[in-house]
Amino acid sequence: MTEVGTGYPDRVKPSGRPTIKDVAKAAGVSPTTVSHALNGKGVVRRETVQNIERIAAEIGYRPSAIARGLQNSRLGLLALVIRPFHSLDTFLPEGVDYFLRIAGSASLTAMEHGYSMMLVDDPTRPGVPLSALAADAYIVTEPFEDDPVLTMLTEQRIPFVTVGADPARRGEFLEIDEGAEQQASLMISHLAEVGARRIALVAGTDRNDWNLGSIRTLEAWAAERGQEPLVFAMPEAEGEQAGETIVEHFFDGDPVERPDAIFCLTGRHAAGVTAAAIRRGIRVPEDLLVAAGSGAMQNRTSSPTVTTLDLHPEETARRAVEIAVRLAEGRDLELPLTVPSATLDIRESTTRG
Amino acid sequence: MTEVGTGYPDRVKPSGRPTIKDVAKAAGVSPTTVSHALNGKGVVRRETVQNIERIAAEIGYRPSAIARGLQNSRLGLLALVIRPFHSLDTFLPEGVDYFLRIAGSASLTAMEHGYSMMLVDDPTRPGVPLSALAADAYIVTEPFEDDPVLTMLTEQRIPFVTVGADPARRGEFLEIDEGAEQQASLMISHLAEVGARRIALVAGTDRNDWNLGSIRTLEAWAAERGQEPLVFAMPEAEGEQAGETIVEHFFDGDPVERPDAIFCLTGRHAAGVTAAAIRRGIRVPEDLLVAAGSGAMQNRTSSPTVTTLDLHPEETARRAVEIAVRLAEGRDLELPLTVPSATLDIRESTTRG
DNA sequence: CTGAAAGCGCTTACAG
DNA sequence: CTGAAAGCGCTTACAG
Repeated sequence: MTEVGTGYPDRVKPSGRPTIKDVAKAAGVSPTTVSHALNGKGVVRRETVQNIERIAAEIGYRPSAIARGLQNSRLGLLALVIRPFHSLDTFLPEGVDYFLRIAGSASLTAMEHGYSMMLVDDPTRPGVPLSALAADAYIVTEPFEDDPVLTMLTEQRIPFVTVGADPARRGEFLEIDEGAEQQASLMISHLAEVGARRIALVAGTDRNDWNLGSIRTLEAWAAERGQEPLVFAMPEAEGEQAGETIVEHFFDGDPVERPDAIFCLTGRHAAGVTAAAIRRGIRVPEDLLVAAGSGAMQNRTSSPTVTTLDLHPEETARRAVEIAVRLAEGRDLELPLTVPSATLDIRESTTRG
Repeated sequence: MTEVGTGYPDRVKPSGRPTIKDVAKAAGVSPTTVSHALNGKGVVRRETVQNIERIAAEIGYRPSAIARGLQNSRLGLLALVIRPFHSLDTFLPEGVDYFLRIAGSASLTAMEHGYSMMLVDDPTRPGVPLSALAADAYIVTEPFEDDPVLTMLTEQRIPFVTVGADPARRGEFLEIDEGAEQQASLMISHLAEVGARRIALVAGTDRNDWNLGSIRTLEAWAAERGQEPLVFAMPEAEGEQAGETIVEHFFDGDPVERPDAIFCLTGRHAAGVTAAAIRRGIRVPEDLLVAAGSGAMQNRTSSPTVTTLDLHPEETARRAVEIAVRLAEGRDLELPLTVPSATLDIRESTTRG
């Protein structure tokens, strides 16, 4: 026994986790056999397998994900890149629901498929941890126009799926998305149905498909009616604070240009607009219809409650993860790249009489 | 050039990412030198370094986090274990804010320190991905009594810090926490100050310190006054639905036992209680004070708005990550294990006159 | 049925 | 200043 090694016959070495060698030594077999036994590969005698399993359990052996990952360069790790992370100011209690719901659902779905889920902000920033690039596949939500993250993942040949399209490269990548235009149309039709003639759109400032597509849709709608489109862009992070500015913008100008409906893409803007309008004596929904493109919690509890789109983020995240898992495993997709359609949650702010 | 290898002099091999060998070959040096040059270790001539850097950039080389992790068994990965993940029903729009705010803040703080952050549900469940155990250090929020996760991490010698104590093993592990008792006292004192004589506590059903410590505190408070404590446990996931049941429980019984204040640990329960009380003609705050231990969004927008504790989850997460990073790097803690104190957000539900 | 050897992509003494 | 060798903890042909 002059062998170099742990030198601890029946015990693991004093520091660090037990390795496959420790198990092999304790069981009096080779590492190869341990590997075979524990993974059900090759042919190993029943008794040997059972003995090895017992000993492995005894000494608390767990294979290292890292070492195993080195073989197939797969860690069993997925990454969710929430592009508008910083724009969101996520950490205020008013934080936009949508992405948090995505993150929660994605994490759980990943676990169900035997993957862990990493939350990544921007893997192209200088100084990102190497681990931020170590996932087997990526999900990128709401990519920006010509998004460098997508470019980089492509260059590195790391598989990914996008939730929402890169507005400048639609169709170039694997994307799941209902399409912002479709979603915006749903709300605009609803507003028109309940009487709106002059709909203003309040978008965010990120150059993603959600903002750009919605703006295009509103512009088209206005053009059909020979109107100048009423569009206002406001940073997402402003939250409810933005309400005052938005209302001022639309109501302090020329009276003929005043909207009779304001469609805010983010729920927090809509909440702010409703409050600001009421403070000015503008009644909602009597004088002004208000709606939001993505529900925030306060839209359900404010007075009046505010009509929103439900984008079904949990379901979308679930699909995205299923796709990412297939990409990670190099399997065929065989999946329709469909996503649940947005639905309307009609509330007081667009219900007259 | 009959050498075995990539065989692509100036190019990387057709599939897979370029490795250090590809760079070495293209630069006409050894892998060792590439490693030295790119990591600033050893002594390499300036020109050689620059040449290697240029070539590495050209072929898009990035070191593999996995291979590097194998040396020091560190991936640059932290894990956040949100224990009550399932109890929370996180994915409804009413989802408890607290943990989502923790997750967001933790992810960002991790990135700032050069780490990625993984969201893990329960790493002790059979069939969890290996990667769920591959983090360099863990943060476990609100562990249960005798929490198996803590036991397992200890056995595996994986460093971790706890947010909130394991109620059965207080002080045995590294924990940061203001202490549920202190937090509950803050709210109970406030309620007493504004006139409550008979305070009921609605706790959750998870056996964590937050629930157990709060119950103890209320019991002590009642005992001091020679009262039977009014305590009711309700699954966290019931959310606002629970309001009706809770109000029934306290108001359909013996009149002398009716509370004049209800302190719900979760914001959603408080929202439900407020609504249910009002439906019964019980006025809030005139007849009944209502407060929540952890703010949910709807408490700020409901009518009446509901008084809550602000636990400052972002700041807490930040501290937890800083500690986890030090643990991961085997550095001295040198940090006070303090955490921001809870503060009161006093709102209409406890403001009389 | 079992094990020695090579290799995954790096890093780190160590020798030249 | 540079590189050959060993090793991190596994798996996977392959030989016995």
